[in-house]
Amino acid sequence: MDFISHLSSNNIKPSVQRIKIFEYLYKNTNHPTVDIIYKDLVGDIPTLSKTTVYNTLKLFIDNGITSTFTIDGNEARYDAIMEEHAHFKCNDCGQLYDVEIEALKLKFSKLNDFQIDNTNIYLKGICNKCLTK
Amino acid sequence: MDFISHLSSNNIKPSVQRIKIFEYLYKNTNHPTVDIIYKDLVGDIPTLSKTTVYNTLKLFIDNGITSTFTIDGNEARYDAIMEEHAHFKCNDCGQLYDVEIEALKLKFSKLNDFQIDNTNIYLKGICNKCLTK
DNA sequence: CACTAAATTTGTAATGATTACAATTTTATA
DNA sequence: TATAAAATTGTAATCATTACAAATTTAGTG
Repeated sequence: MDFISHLSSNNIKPSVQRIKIFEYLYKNTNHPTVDIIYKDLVGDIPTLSKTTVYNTLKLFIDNGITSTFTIDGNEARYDAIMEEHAHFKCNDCGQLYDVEIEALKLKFSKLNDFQIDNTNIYLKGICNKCLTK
Repeated sequence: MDFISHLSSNNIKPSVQRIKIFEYLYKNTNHPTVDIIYKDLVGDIPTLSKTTVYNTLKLFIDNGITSTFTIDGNEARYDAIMEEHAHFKCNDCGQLYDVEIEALKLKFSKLNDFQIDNTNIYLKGICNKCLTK
């Protein structure tokens, strides 16, 4: 994955901050929060500001290379994997898992004449690790 | 629907505030926020405090007679309809719609050994009213 | 290479939802 | 009625996010 040309081809001028933040998000698929991203990158980019992380993520979202979601009303989480997938949160250990959706074409009644642009699914329960411990 | 006995049978002592708040939530299926609930009820209960609305909704959730969800990281929304359903938000007019899930048993890969307690689905797009105007 | 304008980054202050907490009021019980 | 427990309330604190203006960097031009 060439991050610079990925940004460029999505109309984002590749500054150091933008490259590092996108690279971080792409490699850390555990859906980090702004705070986690900031704390992990400020060692690399000592002048980094949290506002820049916010601005940059908003730019990524507006240009379609990042998505964001919220679980249980907590801080926003970010995701550079744009393929449709669901999220599972373990109520015991708190871990987030990515989940492929098999029944990709869900059917919703009364929505025949609605235009669905975005499907967002998250599940909660107990993960296999916590079940067997 | 007898709200008092519904509360009682779910181990919630039916105070005036609790009855009114639950009744409001049950009758207003548009998933109001704390602020909306508070502003609509403070005329009825002049001493009502917003903290009480928060406390009461938390109590309802802990006792399983209300659910809460968040869309786009905004304020929490509340729902007294506990049957499983999805939510649709129109990106144009902002209206929230309840949606029945036809394919109720979704299949998720890699989750055979996970225990799913809760399924949360919301869709975004354009509603039929906005499409035809 | 300097100069200027535009874009980007940054820090601080403001906002807004939610929670903590202690005081007050109400309810239940003896 | 007196007392304890529960519920409600108001205020202050917290925390994520946004607004905004200053500072820095980048790009383009002579």
